[in-house]
Amino acid sequence: MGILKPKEEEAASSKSMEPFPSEILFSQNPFGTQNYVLKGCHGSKRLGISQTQDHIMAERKRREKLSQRFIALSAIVPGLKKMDKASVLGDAIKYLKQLQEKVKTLEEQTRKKSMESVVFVKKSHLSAADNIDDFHQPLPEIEARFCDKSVLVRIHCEKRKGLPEKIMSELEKSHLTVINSNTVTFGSSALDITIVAQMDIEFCMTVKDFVKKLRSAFESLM
Amino acid sequence: MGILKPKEEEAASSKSMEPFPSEILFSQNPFGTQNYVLKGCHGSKRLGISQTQDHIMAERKRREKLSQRFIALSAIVPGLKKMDKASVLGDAIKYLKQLQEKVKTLEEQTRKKSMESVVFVKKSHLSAADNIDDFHQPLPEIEARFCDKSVLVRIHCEKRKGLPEKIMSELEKSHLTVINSNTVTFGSSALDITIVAQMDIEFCMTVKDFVKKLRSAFESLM
DNA sequence: GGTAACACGTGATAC
DNA sequence: TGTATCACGTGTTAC
Repeated sequence: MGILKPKEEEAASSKSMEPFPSEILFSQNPFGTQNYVLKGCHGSKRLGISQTQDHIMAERKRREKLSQRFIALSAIVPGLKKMDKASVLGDAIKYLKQLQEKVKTLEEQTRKKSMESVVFVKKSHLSAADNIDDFHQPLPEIEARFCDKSVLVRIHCEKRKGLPEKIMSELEKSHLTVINSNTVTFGSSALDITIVAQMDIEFCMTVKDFVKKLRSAFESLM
Repeated sequence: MGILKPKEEEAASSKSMEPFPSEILFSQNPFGTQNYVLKGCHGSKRLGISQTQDHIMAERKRREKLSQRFIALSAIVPGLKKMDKASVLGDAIKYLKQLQEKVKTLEEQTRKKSMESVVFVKKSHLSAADNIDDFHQPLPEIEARFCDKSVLVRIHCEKRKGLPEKIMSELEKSHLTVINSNTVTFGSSALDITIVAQMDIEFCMTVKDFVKKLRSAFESLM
């Protein structure tokens, strides 16, 4: 094992009550006493016999507890080569830092991934999705597709005053000329907009940037 | 601090070379000797003075290293209330297990999330996707959402003769009454249709089934 | 043989 | 007051 090495047990029959390695008995035993006297005259306050025993036992218990923790720790730290306490602690520390870093990375990654998913769902509402929760995701959903210089924009969002104008001005800012637009209310508070536009010849942008632009415009409006 | 409590320093001026608490000097010092003799006659092999000093120093170094590790460990384990060694170890163990579990969960989650993303991309045409291949996914895209008895249908498909009639008849078969419909051509061969309809009062179906029905109707047409 | 790690008993200290 | 924790020196074992 290496860590738990309960010494030699001194061939002691009963571990519970024969607490001391033989030499210590001199102190405990009120007969030898030279050693006792020496220490006594040193100025220290000595304890009674039973109290000393209690103290020893308590210390043993404490040590045992610590040893158990060390064993438990070494059990869950993978790749331990050396099993001595210092190495266990050191490797545990390294492993812990490593895990923390990993969690951090994974959480960030997951966060981004779920962001992307939301964007996906926002961008394209999945009617045939198995998950019914998809219907309760935050609006607006903005979707755009390019075909040469034509642009098809679909927006599904909350009904709100001044929104069509905002969208149109945003399209103008993006150098788009509206060919056809259709706005339909759906339910009590939903708005569904379909727009076909033409992109100015000299102007060029990616679909992604365009959607981003529209989205930020929406955010500033909310 | 709690952990690092380098005792009382014994008012020792130079820590480096005055290694022993006073009473130990008896053993080291070859004059008192009763204590010495007692221990000597016990059968132990005694060490030389310098070796004993080395031993003591080595042990000190070891203890110091352990203490440092303990401090380092307690520094990276969050939410430590008690700072004694056993608690530090125990909490570190709990924290470590907790972290391992978290990593496991997160890794699984990340794996699933990326799967979902792929499904999303396959199911729904992503206009703003970075991947240009998304534009070549099989049409049609059919999307529907319900709000009480209202239905919003969006279809993006290939331009094809007799398609609007087919859709309308399909809606009728699904007991839907068209309130508003907007059909727009996009590019040279794409068709974008937006329909708002009302579901007959006595009739009820899920969005999923509805989309399935529409989709199968499209397939029979192709 | 020397380096290193360990458990032990012990006095001191903090609450 | 007791209870608990600590650092220390020490003997012992393993490589």
